[in-house]
Amino acid sequence: MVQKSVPDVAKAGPRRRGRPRAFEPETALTQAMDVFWRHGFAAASLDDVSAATGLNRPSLYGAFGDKRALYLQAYGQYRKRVNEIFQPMFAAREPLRVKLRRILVAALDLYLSGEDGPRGCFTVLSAASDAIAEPGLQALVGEAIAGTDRAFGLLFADAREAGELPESADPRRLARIVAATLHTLSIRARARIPRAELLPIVDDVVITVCGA
Amino acid sequence: MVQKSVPDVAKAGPRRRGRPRAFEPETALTQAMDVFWRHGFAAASLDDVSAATGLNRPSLYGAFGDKRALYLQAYGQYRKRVNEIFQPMFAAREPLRVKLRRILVAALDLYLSGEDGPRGCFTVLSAASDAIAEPGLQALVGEAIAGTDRAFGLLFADAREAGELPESADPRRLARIVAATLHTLSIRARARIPRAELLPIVDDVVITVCGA
DNA sequence: CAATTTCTGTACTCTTTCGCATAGAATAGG
DNA sequence: CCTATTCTATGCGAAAGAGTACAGAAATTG
Repeated sequence: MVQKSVPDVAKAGPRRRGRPRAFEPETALTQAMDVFWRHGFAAASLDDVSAATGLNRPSLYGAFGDKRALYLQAYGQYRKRVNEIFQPMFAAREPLRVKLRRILVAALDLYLSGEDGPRGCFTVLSAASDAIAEPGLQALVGEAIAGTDRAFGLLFADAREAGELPESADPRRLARIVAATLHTLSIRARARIPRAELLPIVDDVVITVCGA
Repeated sequence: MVQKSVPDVAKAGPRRRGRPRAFEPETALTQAMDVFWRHGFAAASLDDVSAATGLNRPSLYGAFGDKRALYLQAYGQYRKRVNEIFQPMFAAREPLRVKLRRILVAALDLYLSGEDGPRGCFTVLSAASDAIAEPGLQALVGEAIAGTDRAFGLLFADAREAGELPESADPRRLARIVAATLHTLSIRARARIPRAELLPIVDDVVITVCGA
C-alpha cells in the first residue's frame, strides 16, 4: 500500500511552492471547534463546518483530512486554548481559596459560553460522543482528564507544603473531587441549569477542599 | 389543524380491535434504549434500532412516533429501570458508609456495562447530546439530575438525624458532591479508564462524606 | 514569460437515513 | 362467515451528507 500523503497541518515552512492558502489554519480550526463543540461529532455536518469557516469542503479536506481527523484537530485546538487560559491562573500567587474559586468560576463561565446556549466542556462532550470508540480520541480525552487531575494535584500539594492545607490532606483525593466538580458543572450547564444554581456548587467544593 | 392520532404507547386496554402487536413495547423500548445509550441520538440510526428490536421502521413509527419521540421514551425507560435498581438500595437499612459505597459501586458498574465497551450514564449522555437543545429532553434530564441530588440529600439528612453524620454536615452540599462523583465516573468510564482507576474515586467520596 | 506546483470552487457520485405509502396479514365484532 | 380495524412488511422518495474529480486561479521557480 502506498503511503497516503497526509496533509501537513499548518506546517508553515519557509515558503510553500504553489498557490498560497487564503486562510489561516488556526483560525479555521477554531471555527471548526465552535461547531463541533456545540453539536458534537455526529450531529455536526461538514457543511456546517464549511459555513462556519467560510471554506469549501475540498479545502477543509486538503488542509485537515477527513471529518474524523478534523474533529481531532479541532479538539486539540480546544485543549490548547483552554491550557492557555488556565495555566496563568494556576501559576498565580494567591491564597488557595481565592485561586481555586477563580479557576472554578472561569471554568463555569467557559462551560456557559456559546452563542446558542451553554456548551459544557468539550472534553466531556468528546467522552460522551460516539466517536470515543476510536482509540485516537480516547487517548486525547484520557490525557486531558489525567492532565486536569495532575494540575489540581500539584496545586494542592503546593498548598499543603505552604501550610494552606493540613498535613493530613490528600492532594490527589482533593484533585479528583475538583475534577468531578468540573464534570458535573459541564453536564449541568449543558442541561440549561442556570448559573445561579451552579455557583453554589463551586462554593461547595471550595468549602470541601479549604474548609468553611 | 386536525389532531394527529398520537400512538398510545403500551396502553394495554382491555382488548384492542384489530391485529394485535407481535411485540411488547416495553421490551422494544429497552432494546432501543441499548442502542441510543451506546451511540447517542445523532449517531444511532433507526435501522440500528430496527435491527436491535427486530421491528421494521413502520412498526417503530406506529408504536412510538418519530426518532425524537422514540429517544425520549427510550430515555424514560432508562430512568425507570435505574430507579427500580437504586430505590431498594437507598431504602436499605445499612450503615451510611456501607450504603453509600454500595450505591456508588453499583452505579459505576452500570456505567461500565455494555457489550461493546462502557456506556456511562444515559442522563449524562443525553445532556452532552445535540438533542439537549430540545426542551422536552432538557426537562427530563433536569428532572433526573434534580432527582439524584434530592435522593442523596434525603439520604444524608436521615443519616445526620440518626447521628451518622455530624450536626454540622450540610446534606445538600454532600449530595452535590456525590452527584458530581457520579458524573465524573460516567465520563471516565466512557473514556475507557479502567475500573481499577475508578474505584479509588468511589473511596475518595466515601471518605469525603463519612470521614476517614 | 513559461512551467510547475498548490489551492479554490463547482459539481458530481455514492451512500445513508428519515419518513411514509401501500399492500397483505391477523384479529375482533356482527 | 364477512367486515372493520389494526398491525406488519416491502419498498419508494426525497434529502442530507461524505468524499472526490476536475477545471480554473494564484503563487513560486527558472
